[in-house]
Order: sequence, then C-alpha cells, then structure tokens
Amino acid sequence: MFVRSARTLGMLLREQRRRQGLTQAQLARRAGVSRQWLNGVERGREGAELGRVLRTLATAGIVLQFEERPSSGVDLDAVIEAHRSETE
Amino acid sequence: MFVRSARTLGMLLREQRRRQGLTQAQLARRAGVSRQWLNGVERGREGAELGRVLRTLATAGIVLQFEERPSSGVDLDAVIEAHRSETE
DNA sequence: ATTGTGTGTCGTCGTACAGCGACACTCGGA
DNA sequence: TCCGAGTGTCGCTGTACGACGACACACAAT
Repeated sequence: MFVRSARTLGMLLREQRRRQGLTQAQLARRAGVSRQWLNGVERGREGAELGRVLRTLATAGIVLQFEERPSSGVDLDAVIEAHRSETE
Repeated sequence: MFVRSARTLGMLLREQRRRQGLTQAQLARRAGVSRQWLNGVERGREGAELGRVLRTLATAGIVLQFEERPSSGVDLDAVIEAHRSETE
C-alpha cells in the first residue's frame, strides 16, 4: 500500500487503530497528542506536523517504508528540465 | 528502508535529491516550497507539515509504503493495558 | 426513551511554523 | 587567489497549527 497523500495516510491509520481496538482518545493519549489532532489526521489533514504523525504511526504499530519510485526512465529528462527552467 | 523519524526521512530525501542531480533550491521550487524549508526537512526538522513533506517526496521520486509492524504479538496486552490505564 | 460511547466540529489562545531577505561558511574551478 | 555555487542559519513578520473545553450528532444497549 502506497502513501501519496495525507488523506490516504489518514484512512490507513484509522483502519489500523480500529484493528487494534483503540478509540481516538486512547491512541491519542498513547501517542502524546490530542484527540482532536488525531481526528484531523485520520480525516486527511495536510497541515499536521511530521514528527507527531510519525510518532502516532509508530504507536499504532505502523512503519513507513521508503521506496524509490520504479519509474526511473524519466530521470534524465527531469534533470535536464530542472536545469533549464529552474536554474534561471 | 524504514522511516521511523523525521531525521531518517530527511537523510533519505537528501540522498534521493542528489541522486537526481538537483539542488535544494531546484527541488524546493518544483515542490512548491521554500529552500529554507527543504533544508530544514533534510536536516530532520520534526515540525514540518505532512502535506508539504509528501509533495516534496513525490517530486523527488519517492513513495512511502505503509506497513503493519510485524511485532504484533503484543496486541492483546496493548489493548488490555490501554483500557486499564487510559479509559480512566 | 434514555444513557453512554465514539466521533466531528466550533471558539479561543498560546506557540511555532513558513516565507523572505540577508549573511557566513565550504568547496571546486577559473 | 578569487569567484561562484550550494548549503546552513539568523531575524523578522504573518499565519496557521495544536491543545483545550464544550457541544452536537449517530449509534448501540439497557
């Protein structure tokens, strides 16, 4: 399962929390965040802070795996275009 | 490679950016964030906002994979303890 | 019908972030 | 040696986050 948006991450976090039989309040307390904040994250809040998110995920029994995107054929083009339109 | 902290994520992001031959300023512009912000994230800033982080990762050609932590044997105890000490 | 639980949302307020300009530092090349 | 690129950091300002209390809603159980 890939995480490309805050919405996706929130949905998966909610599933995982329920799988563990925890309420928002319980997981929030264990992760050291507020219930309202956790609610927002599960609903896809984009402004949530990274550290809190990672701590909450860890508390919920989740780890994020870092993966280089397989579609690497565009790398050269990306570099070229980057230098052309962004170096100025 | 697993991401458990903002520091880890920052280091990996930096590696990936350099692998693509991009400077902080270039990647920042492509991702729609400031150079200083990207600098902070690469250095492990925990307060960075989730949405910006995910967008930057995507721009750098990275996806995060969602994984249930294998150490799941503690689930029952966790639930029990959660109800005992947190429901109040 | 009523009680309790879980969730979503609304103010308010303190705090910390994000953007910006500017500057110092480190390399590598001319 | 000097210059430029890349990076790290500082101060300032506006803004938005996050905590908290409180309330409404849906739903299940009694």
